[in-house]
Amino acid sequence: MTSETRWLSTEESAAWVRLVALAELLPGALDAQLLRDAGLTHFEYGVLMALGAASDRTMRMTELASRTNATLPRLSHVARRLEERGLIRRFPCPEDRRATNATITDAGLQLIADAAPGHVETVRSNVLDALSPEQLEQLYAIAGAVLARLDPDERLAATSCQFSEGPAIARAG
Amino acid sequence: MTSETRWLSTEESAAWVRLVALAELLPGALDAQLLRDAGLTHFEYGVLMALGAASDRTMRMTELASRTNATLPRLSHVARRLEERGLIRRFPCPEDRRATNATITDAGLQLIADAAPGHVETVRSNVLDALSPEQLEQLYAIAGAVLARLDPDERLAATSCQFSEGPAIARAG
DNA sequence: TGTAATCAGTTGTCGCGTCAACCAATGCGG
DNA sequence: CCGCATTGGTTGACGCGACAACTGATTACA
Repeated sequence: MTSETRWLSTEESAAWVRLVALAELLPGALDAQLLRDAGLTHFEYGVLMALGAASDRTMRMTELASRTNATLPRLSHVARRLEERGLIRRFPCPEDRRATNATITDAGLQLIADAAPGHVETVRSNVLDALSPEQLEQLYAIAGAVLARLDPDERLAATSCQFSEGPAIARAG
Repeated sequence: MTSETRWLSTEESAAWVRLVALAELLPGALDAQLLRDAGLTHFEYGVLMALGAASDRTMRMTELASRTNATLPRLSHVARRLEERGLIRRFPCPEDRRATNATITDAGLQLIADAAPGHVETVRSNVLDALSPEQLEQLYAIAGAVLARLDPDERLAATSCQFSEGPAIARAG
């Protein structure tokens, strides 16, 4: 029954502590920069980016929630705020009248186009610039391995396009 | 002025997306298990562990906040709740009457002693077991490099002892 | 010694995310 | 075609963390 807990070795503990610290500090750092420079949460930014990358700038709420790794209530609240700010619009889906479609507005596109450079710079200066090319590859593998445990359904594996290499989003204007 | 943003390469973007996903999912997974099995947040667990590892089971609030990487207001709120639950006690520090000392109670010790095995198991099954020894070492280096950027003051570098290899906490009873 | 600046900690307010409850539409078995 | 489960989404209440304002003690400095 009580299968003698295997406590962490010194190496395991050291790596774990650092990972936890990283996981705790990173979101705050991302939010801080985006809030300061664009008035957006990192999550809101991700939502807008996902919509901006969608084929017709439109996505169903459920799909969007899945892509951004959010619960539906959370997305619903965020969507309401974004809509109030004129960054997205919501309207009932014609095909399935239960569903709601969300579309990013021109103002929304403009906002993320303006915000993207600063955000990328933050990502570089806080994370990527600290890593060698080998480490980048290792990070990819390690995070992948952990995510396979943490998120077996790979809901967010779909979360590509986050803000890839180019301004995939048309430079509004 | 507008120094042409260097967008992320495909490799960079892929690694980054995974890291962000990891940072977003990990805290929730830790909280979920601990809340379910011990009624504790991962942060509360960390606070209790830090106190349990302190020389006389006692620590000043500021020191504790630093060790757990929390703001003082946050710790104050959490300490109030923990005290209400009888897991810690607070009393003014004799030497510096501005300061407050927090001590973990026997009930608190008992709780983390009971909770630790399940938590370690979660850490193993969700993270450590997914990694090879080489990857563990790589993770240590990578997280260290990023933390140096993210947390230059290394406030949480002190956060050792998180729940290292043994029941450093005396098996209450 | 007296006054200003700083430190340690608490408290209140606000915003966000979770959870549970709810409504509406769809699909499915009879 | 009718009931019933399921899906899609919204809403409201609650809890936690951030921030700002505040109290009280200590130090610095004149």
